Amino acid sequence: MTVDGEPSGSTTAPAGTRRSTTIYDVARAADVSHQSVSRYMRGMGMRPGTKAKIEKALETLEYKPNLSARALITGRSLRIGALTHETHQIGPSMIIQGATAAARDAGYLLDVVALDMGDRADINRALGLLMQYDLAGILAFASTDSTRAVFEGTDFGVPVVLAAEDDEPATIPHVHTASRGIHDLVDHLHDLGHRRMLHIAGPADWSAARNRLQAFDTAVRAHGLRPFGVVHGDWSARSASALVQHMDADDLPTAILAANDQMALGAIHALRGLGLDVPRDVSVTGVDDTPESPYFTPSLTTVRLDFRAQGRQVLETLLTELGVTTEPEDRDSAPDPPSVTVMIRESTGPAPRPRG
Amino acid sequence: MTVDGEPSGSTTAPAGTRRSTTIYDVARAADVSHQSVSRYMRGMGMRPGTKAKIEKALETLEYKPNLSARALITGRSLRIGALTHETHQIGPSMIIQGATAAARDAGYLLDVVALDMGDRADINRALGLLMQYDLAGILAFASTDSTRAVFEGTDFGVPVVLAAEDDEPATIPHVHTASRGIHDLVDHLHDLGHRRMLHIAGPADWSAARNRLQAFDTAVRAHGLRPFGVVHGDWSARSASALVQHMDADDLPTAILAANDQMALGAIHALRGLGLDVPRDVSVTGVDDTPESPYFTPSLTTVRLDFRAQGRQVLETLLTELGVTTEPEDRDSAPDPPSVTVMIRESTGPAPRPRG
DNA sequence: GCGGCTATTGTTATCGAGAACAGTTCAGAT
DNA sequence: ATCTGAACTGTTCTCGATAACAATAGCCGC
Repeated sequence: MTVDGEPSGSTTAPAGTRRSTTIYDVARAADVSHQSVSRYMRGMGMRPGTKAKIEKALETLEYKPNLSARALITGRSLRIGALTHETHQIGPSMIIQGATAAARDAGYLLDVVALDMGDRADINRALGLLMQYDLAGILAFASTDSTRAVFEGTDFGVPVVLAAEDDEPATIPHVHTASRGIHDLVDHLHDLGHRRMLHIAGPADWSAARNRLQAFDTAVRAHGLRPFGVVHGDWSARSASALVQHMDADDLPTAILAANDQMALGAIHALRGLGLDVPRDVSVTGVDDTPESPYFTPSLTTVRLDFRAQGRQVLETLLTELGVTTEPEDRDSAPDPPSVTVMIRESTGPAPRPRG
Repeated sequence: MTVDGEPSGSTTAPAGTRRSTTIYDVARAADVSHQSVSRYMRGMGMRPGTKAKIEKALETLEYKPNLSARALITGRSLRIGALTHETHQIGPSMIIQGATAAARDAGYLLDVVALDMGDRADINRALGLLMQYDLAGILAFASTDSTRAVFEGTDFGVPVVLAAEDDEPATIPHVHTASRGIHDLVDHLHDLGHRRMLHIAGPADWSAARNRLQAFDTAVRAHGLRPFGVVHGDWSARSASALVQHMDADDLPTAILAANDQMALGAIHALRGLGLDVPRDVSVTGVDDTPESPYFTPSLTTVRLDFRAQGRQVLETLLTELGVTTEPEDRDSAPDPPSVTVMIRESTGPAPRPRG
């Protein structure tokens, strides 16, 4: 690690001058009023002569606007707060990346604040800090009902976009995507002859978990079947492994659809512990397609979701809310729904012939 | 997803009042000067009578300080910018969590800005945005030499702590930790009879990769051996898998030490593709201990690092740099080095007897 | 009960930008 | 050449906090 101390002043400015150059400095150098400089910065029309003077002065002084001052007077800012959690999961992480990129494109800075969603006090402390700054808006990735309640119960004073999957599947594209993926997986397994399908769902208070469960249920029934069963994990490999370990050995499913790749991994691990082979005895699928999934043993059949596009879309929703027009281009109707691709790998195979 | 529009005013304030309450509002309500309110907020001494008046007024008005205004006049702020990348990796993600918590404890807000380190233009754009805000300091998690150069070459005007592992192992604790872990792994493998050890290193321009490689080399030579070989991956399972696939089948190592768990996973996958069993034919180890590693097939022997503690330490370094005293407590000497634990699982076993 | 101090409190200036309004300039019409 | 109005430019005020300084109030001893 390296620690850089306070850098010395630039070569042009006298050493020790800490405060950066302001529009007044520029105005003096250009021999115009500070207001003209301000107007120039905002791209307002002006006579070529003054424009040239200002530009010349700007070149010398390397002026950087002070956004605190601007925010103070305008009451608006170009910062967007993003509240999220579980950042080491591929989904949240990629969604944030997409949102960050989209924000940058629109000239906004996305502040990511990672919260410990289990700790209500922590959430409130972070929100308290955050709200004191001028934020243009807030993006809350509230995946669970309880955190969602926190956001809905708080008056932030600025537009808030709560990015959680809704239970009503009507609202937004990316709900459909995960659901569509689950449908495709069920179809795939059905084609392979599977009729006894178990779903390892996420925690019941996660809307994403409910949606995936719902999709599973619908898809299975669409084939005239009934779900073999549903159990709830906590998204972790550990939880799924424990659940599978305690299954009734005399009454096993032929296929397990886990709600994410980690739980699929845990399921495979536990099945192996039970002396069962994947996919010969039981097929297993996940959702997310983490970069590691192709290298699992066996490699995992799963659904690839376009998280980045989701993040972008959520951010654009907020921008619309803020009255920022993002798309001067064609895009006449609704944005493309993010893509879903079923990745068929080694963890799924033909259903074993019924015993007996 | 749900979109909340601009919330209506609270019940106490007249609807439509957008601007929040200021110290002037409080001062008027308490019948004191705004300066007294400011003093109260800063915890300065005052007569009990005025103090009581102010507290009473504060209760009614739910005043929140405007930190932009404060930053404008003081030139200081309570924001720390954290520049990072690869946030979906367990390491960076946990380090950020630790830093966030430490910052919160000290009353600071940590703004996490995720950068695409491959895209120089993106970095500069993000830095440009960030620097316009009043930041108390910047934490740059610059893992590669080139990004490090970017940070070192930029005058941020505020203290910057570059948190990258140094090549000189003298500077900082957490360098030692990963290295110590590698040493322990090598010892473990040596005890099992392994003499032909291959290291799958990270990219050569990552200081972390160089350190781990260096540790591997030292540890192997400490046993009077020579490294069987070193190859460089890019931290991904894919890269390690490709490297292992192209090994000379007639001249294989008995153990592979990958510089992280993902690459270990890729190595295992490729070995299996070559018809080799792990750990019977080849032992494999990783570094990081991701939550999934115990559920790999076979479960992975690896090193658990305390990333959270690392993040906390780096942030405290910055706080010290800022002149903030964080530890009123005992802690007389240097902080405890973050812990390292070797997690021995199924992927390592006795070295196979030499063929022939 | 009155100087002399110190501890509190109040008043005005300040940070760096934009808003509001007033004062110029300049082109085209008369 | 003069008027008119739009386009530009400059002055002053404002945002919400702290800094610097001035003005009190209370406390002490004589």
